[in-house]
Amino acid sequence: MPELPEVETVRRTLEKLIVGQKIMDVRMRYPKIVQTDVETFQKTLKGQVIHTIERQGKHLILLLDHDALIIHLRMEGRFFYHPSHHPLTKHDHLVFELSSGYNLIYHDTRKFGTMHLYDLKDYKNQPPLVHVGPEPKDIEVSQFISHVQKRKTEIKAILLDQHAISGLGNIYVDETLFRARIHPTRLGSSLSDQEIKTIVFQAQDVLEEATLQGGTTIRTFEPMDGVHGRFQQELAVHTHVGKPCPICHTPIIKIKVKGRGTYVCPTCQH
DNA sequence: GACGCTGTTCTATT
DNA sequence: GAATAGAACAGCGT
Repeated sequence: MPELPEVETVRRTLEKLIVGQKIMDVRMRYPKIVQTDVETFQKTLKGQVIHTIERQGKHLILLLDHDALIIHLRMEGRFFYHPSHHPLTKHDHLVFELSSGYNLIYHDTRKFGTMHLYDLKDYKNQPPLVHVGPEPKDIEVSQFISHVQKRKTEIKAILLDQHAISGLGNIYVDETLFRARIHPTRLGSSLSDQEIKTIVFQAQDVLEEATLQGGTTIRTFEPMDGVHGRFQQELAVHTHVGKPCPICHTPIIKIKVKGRGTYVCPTCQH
């Protein structure tokens, strides 16, 4: 659910709240979120100051004195920022006690989120970041064209794969392909240079617009406590089954592509 | 109560 | 290697 625009919204919110603060302690109620040795994680974080918050694709990166904390929210991960006496709830899994007296709480209903901790010197060369490709705005288009044309799998699957292009998830792939008028089941090898260029351009556009709107709030996701995305008002096809296509008014249909719910206009997309 | 579906990524298998 | 299926997990609707 959190794709690039949602993660960027979280990044901006966190930046205002926690940059400059020291991590006094870390409490782990569900340690499996942490992919690094649990004791090392706790010891290493304690006492470090949070200097900068970056983002790469859908990953958040907290840059500390000596280390980088890489966070992936997966589907339902989110942060709360509460005074230390605020009671914890069922799915509050990690608590970062900060120097302001507030706690940064990692909350994740489905426990799919991950955190990795690496030395500042080499976090970019380690999983999970080592395999994350450039975002649509930074992509080398000619390289991307040859990558796509080599692959005999659906374009939707290629766009969801974070290796060659990063930041897109189920929502924004559907919106990108609708704007590009390309059917999600088209094989990479069947697409022309121009069609792939259009896809990249539309992806840049849709991500930029969505980021400006604070992301998309559907199902249970909200970027942070009390912060709601507004982009769901702009969705053309995603979740719009049965509603008229904004271009031709044909009802939007829902199909399955590689097991993923996929929304298309059967008239506009070829 | 059982089952399918939800979205993202990693791992194992072909 | 490329493509695919399955697993990690909780909750909601049927």
